[in-house]
Amino acid sequence: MVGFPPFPNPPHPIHSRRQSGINYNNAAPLAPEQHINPEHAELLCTRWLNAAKLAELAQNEGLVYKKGKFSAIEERCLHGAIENYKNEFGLSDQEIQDIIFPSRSESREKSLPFWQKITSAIPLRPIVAVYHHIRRTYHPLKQQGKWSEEEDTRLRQAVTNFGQQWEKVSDLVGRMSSDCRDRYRNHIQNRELRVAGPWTKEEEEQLTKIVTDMTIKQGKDIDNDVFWGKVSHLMGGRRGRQQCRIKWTDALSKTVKNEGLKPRWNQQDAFILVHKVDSLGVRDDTEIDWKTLSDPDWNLWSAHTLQRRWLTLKRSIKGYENMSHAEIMDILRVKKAHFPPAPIQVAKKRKERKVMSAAAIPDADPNSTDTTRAGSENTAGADVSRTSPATIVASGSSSDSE
DNA sequence: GGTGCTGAAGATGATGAACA
DNA sequence: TGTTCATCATCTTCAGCACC
Repeated sequence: MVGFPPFPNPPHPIHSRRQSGINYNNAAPLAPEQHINPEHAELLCTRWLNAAKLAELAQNEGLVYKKGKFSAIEERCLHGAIENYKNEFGLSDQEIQDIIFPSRSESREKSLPFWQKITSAIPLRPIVAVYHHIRRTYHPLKQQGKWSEEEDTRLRQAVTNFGQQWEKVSDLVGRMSSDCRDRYRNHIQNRELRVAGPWTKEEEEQLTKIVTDMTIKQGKDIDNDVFWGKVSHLMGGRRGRQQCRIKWTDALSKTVKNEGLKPRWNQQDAFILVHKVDSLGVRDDTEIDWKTLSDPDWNLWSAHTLQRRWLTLKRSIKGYENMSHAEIMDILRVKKAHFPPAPIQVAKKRKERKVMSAAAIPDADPNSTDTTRAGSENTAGADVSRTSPATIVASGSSSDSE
């Protein structure tokens, strides 16, 4: 018998993965509790709508629904809804497990009220998204960490026996079918061709050529129209799709778009990031859609980079693990109250300080005078969200020439 | 509804640059 | 010169979607 696994701890913000996003039909993102149309909410939690139908309803009837990563708050709501359902109908963990994973002979009709009930706990999510999310979250074989050599061997054997019937492979390996598939595709298949380690100049040039050929030269979007499986294939299978994607989005893309220059993250970027996050007014950083923070005028930082930077900023706060987003924001707001000097200026100041200390003049506050002035001169601190980062950086850097 | 494919995000270790 | 921080690379996990 498969025991009903305890609900995993609500994902801590730093463990959250995909970004959340709300389809507001191009309207500005608002807090999820706003704009809930009762008819739409009913529709989302009762009708099994596919992607095309959802898009059509969004287009024609203004249906608002949420996509992307489930936030920590949504996870808690779902968990609470399942607990309530269990208590309301006096069900055991095993009975809930049977509803979520019915045997093939069981009627699916029986479980429909369950899915409708728990989906109604988070009104902007379509029932099908909740269904897939819960089945992943509550899967008895979920999350077993690193793959051992023995598991890889079993996986190879299972694929030899069953091909790409991942459910059968899953039974043999003892991992979720999707995990088996990903592991096989990303690490087992073509392993002999795969190259690891730093990219050579030639590889970088080849990747750049492939991506630009696939997008710009065909009038497509360089950020959204790349098929990484195909790119990996065109690289001769030497680099996997993920290797290619990360290399491109986090490194080459910036350099290519920036005319060969490679921007470096600095304190001004940190300042902008904190104030941009602050301006979103989210309850939890798992609700942030990092793509909306990415800005072509702001050194071309990718959404992925910004998210990692945010994590680094958070980790710089002692005890951040036990703090709410609002508490973290309060601390960062104070830490980043002033617009910092441009990096070149820091270097210049340091040089000056050495000269000054030689002359026995007390050290200056790194945030004093020109820094404070920079902060008050521009409106960055007041409303970064509406101020182009380029404008902010430009105004901060302008004092360099003074 | 179940299954598989694809794109994407999060965690983490290795390495090197910047800094005190 | 030791420490800290940034960047790169890899591995694992997640969600949307199409097809059945």
